[in-house]
Amino acid sequence: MEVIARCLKARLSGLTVSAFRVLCPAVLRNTDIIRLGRLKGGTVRDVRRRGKHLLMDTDADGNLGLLFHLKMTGRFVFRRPDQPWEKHTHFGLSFLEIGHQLRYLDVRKFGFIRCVELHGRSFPEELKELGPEPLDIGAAEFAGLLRGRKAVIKSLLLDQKIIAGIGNIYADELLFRARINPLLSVSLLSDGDLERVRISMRQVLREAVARNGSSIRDFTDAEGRRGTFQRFHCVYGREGCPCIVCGRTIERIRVSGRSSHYCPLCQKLPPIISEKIKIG
DNA sequence: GCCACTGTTAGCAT
DNA sequence: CATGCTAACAGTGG
Repeated sequence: MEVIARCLKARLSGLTVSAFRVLCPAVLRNTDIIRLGRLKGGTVRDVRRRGKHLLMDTDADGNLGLLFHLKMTGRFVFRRPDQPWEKHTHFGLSFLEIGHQLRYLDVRKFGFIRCVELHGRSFPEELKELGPEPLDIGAAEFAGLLRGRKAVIKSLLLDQKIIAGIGNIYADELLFRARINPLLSVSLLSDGDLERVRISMRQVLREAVARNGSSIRDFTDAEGRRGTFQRFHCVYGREGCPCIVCGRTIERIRVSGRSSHYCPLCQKLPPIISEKIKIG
């Protein structure tokens, strides 16, 4: 998401919205065509990310913004107006200064687009529930966010109300780097463990962004470029392959409904928990 | 064809 | 409140 936000910011900043087209009204939430129409003539001031949301700031009609969530399969592409509308294209935006349109595609239609009233640089009210950005959290704050909780570490890392922006791939990768089993209850983690998780989180996210993200399947940024971080995944998608550290076979289990990859040797559970899982 | 799986999370049950 | 499960959708691969 960070990569997409940067890409859109670079491409769109300063451009004037000239037209839009809605092919699938269902992806617009709480947003009618009238409200969208107010965007026309506005200038794109910024494109920002908060958690997994993208916000396009404009100066249209009292600072309207477009808020996006791509969920699993949302994508942006730039296409010339004469190019055919590819399958699953739900929305298009044209600009005065460039020939290309920004188009939004989403196979599964889980994602959404919403036109929001902005007040200064604040994010819209509906993002208030999001936890802090992972790269902004210090050691004490991180410990404070997790202290007193009983859930397993991976489900808390994925909980956007606790920390905003960590998805399934990066949760698996950062836990491998921290050598923490995804099933381990946070209540059993030492301060040292937690700090290793926090540092690993920073390292994995920074490196992923530096490599333009993880393009699994056909995912690309808005320029159509693929990220390369997937080449460096240690566990995600490597079920049955040897651990790059110890050679043990990477396993895949289900943790809070999500596929989870880990090395049973590098990310050992305390024996007492292993027993419980075997029995239960 | 059927089943399991998918870069997410809202909404509901416990 | 905190936590866990499922559905929303469409496609892919075994």
